[in-house]
Amino acid sequence: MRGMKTPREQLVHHVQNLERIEAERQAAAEDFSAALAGAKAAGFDPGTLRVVLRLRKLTPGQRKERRALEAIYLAALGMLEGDPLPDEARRRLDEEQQSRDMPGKGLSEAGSPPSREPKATPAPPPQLPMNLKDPEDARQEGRAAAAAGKRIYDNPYPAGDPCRAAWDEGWCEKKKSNGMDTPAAYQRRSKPPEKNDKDEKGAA
Amino acid sequence: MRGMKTPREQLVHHVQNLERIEAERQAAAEDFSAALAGAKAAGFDPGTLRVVLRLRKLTPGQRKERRALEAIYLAALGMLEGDPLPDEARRRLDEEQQSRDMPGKGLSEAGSPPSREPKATPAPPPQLPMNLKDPEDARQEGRAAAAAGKRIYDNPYPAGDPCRAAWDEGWCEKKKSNGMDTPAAYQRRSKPPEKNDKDEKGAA
Amino acid sequence: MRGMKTPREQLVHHVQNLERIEAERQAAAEDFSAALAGAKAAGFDPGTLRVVLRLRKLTPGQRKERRALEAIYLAALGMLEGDPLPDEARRRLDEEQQSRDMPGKGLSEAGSPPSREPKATPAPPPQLPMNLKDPEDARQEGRAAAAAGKRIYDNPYPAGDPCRAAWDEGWCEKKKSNGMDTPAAYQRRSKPPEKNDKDEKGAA
Amino acid sequence: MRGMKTPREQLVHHVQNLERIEAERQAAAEDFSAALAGAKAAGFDPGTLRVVLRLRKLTPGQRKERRALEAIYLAALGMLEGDPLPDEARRRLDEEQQSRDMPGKGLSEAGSPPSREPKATPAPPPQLPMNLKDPEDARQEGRAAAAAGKRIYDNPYPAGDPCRAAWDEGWCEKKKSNGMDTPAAYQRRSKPPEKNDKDEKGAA
DNA sequence: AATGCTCCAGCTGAGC
DNA sequence: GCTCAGCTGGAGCATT
Repeated sequence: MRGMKTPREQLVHHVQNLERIEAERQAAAEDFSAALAGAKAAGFDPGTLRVVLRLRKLTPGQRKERRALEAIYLAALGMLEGDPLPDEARRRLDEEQQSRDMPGKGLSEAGSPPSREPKATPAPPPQLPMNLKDPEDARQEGRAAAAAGKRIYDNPYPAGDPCRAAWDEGWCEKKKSNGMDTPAAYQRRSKPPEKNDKDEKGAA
Repeated sequence: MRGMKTPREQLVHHVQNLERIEAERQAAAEDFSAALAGAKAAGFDPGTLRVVLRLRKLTPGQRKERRALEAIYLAALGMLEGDPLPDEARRRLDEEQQSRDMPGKGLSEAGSPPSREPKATPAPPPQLPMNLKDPEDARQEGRAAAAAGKRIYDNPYPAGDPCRAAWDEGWCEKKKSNGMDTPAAYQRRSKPPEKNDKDEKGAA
Repeated sequence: MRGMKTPREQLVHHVQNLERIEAERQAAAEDFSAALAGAKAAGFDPGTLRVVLRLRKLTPGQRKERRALEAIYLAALGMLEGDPLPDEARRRLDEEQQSRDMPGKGLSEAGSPPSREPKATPAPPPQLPMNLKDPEDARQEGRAAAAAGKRIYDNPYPAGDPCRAAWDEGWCEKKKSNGMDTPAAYQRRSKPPEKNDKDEKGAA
Repeated sequence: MRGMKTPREQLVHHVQNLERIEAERQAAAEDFSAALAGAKAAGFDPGTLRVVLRLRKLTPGQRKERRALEAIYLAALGMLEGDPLPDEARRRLDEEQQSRDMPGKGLSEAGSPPSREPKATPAPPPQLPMNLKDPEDARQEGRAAAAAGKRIYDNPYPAGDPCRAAWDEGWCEKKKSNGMDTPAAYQRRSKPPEKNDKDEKGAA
């Protein structure tokens, strides 16, 4: 009869049970380490793999939000370092501004993209397809655009151009607050959608 | 004379010393938590702030490498989700391919950017400056470009176009190995530059 | 006016603030490590010092309870290894049994300590003051005592005698449950006394 | 052929592999948590169980050393709180002293155990079998004994007597250093015996 | 001296 | 909402 077991017998049973299960757990942990070491031996970076695995546990919406927030913060600190804001970040920043502008009027003719064309880039052998413009000029243009009420979408520089990120940073630097005391674009919003089983991971 | 102290006196001294210093450490930790809570109260996301603080401890080169590796891995997994590869990632991917093509000959006329112009986006009200093309088509184009030996720089889609990321992903998907058993673009390279005091952080 | 600061300026301020405070925190952490290294250099064991520091953060009552629980569990598993139960552990074990016996009557003449005397140990040069008895016999005696309803206090062996711990283990092994389904002696009871500032540490 | 896989295919494979193994790891971790919760539901203390599990991973020798070191440190800090030193701690403390005394001569007539008998304890209802002596007196006696070159084994008080621990503390407090600058009794010595498979755990 | 390993403080995500 | 266990990153340590 089980209920008659002395506390000591119960304890021994639980301890043995725990030891067995913990051994399994440790074995599983070692399997994981081994797999990671295998990936490393194949030339992949373990740290980046960990990051990727963590990201894959999130929903695409959560992933986008995180990247957007991170980029917005980095832009505000002047640390974009050549990479333009992701689209989600632009959407957030613009959304906030729109909510400010909306009551009055729609934002008029936004950015007639200046006559800069991506231009040739006929044979950019090892370099990036960059133009000759100084990114600092682009940063100043971004500041001016923000001061003039232009939207973050009005960045005229093409992809791959360091000026694009510099313009973004300049815009973020000068953009006025929308009057709200809390900068909505800097906050998290999305909630993990109630943990249903149908997983919506990124494709593999 | 100090050397005459008994072991017990030494121990008591060390323990008292450690307790005092640990109290200071804990006070400092609480200060940090308080500062973070203050930032949170001001509307900023604590998690993102931690990420930013960690990134700021790195050199710009290290930051770029991390972002590039992460993007390359995500691209390979089809998880770019609308954001194109950072330039550093393109440089890495192309560098590797170049080292393969180099022995034979330079890669001929790269990508005459097809006649898609960014065009229009005259008043992109709340949407991104996107075109009407299906990103899946762009992904297929990227695959074809990789199969044809095109370079990652030959992505014809402009910034802010979801097709740009899709093309990148397709290219990464089909790109052949350069024959080396270790995918150089997937590995870390840079070393922290010997820990000198002159810090080269991003601007604040 | 402070409220007019743009979100970006707020962010920059918070980040700088956090970086400064985190530098202080790290400095404090390094001070602690240095102090611990100093203690180690003086011949003290860092791991044990950490344990001691943690124990000193507890109230004496909490310390006793922890040690008692740990000893009770180890006794039940036969891992006392020569050290008898602490008094607090005896009190717990006896208290539980008393609550069982109480309804009927007081426990009669407990253990007439058998005529074992510590036996002089006139000059136990490097050994412990142990007797010649086999601890296994003592363990069996403990089992018999528990079966006979003896109390844990009735252990007849003196301090420093391995038989004392063996008797305790035997007693724990055979002791019947008090009928309650939850072994009260195996559970925590005390609460940290509401965290008031007047600290009641052990003496230093 | 496997070697022909593109880096991307390798990465996908590794990531899927890692995700699968990590799922197993997490499942194992949940099993463990469930088992611990079961033990808790049965009335056992999870924290103490964790401590016990960790101790059971050590060899008996390592366990003894840890307990001895901890007790020695606590004794030096006056935190024994009623529990006397474990035998291993006495052995260490005495061993050190012996090595000091050895060159000259063996320690003469050690402790003629004074005529204190455990004193019946005929029916110690809920109290411990304590005597009427003030532990502070015993502490002072311990100090005097240490000053007089007595050994730690010479503690005259019986098990279960608070005076026993007090005498130990007093002895530790006054004991002179053996002249060596490093207190050997305060240091770790034993090495985990080379990690052979034949496990020598405590009995279960 | 460099490298791998082991351990610990701190952060993250769940559970009450 | 808070606590708390698991995990990660980094530092210290031993080893070659």
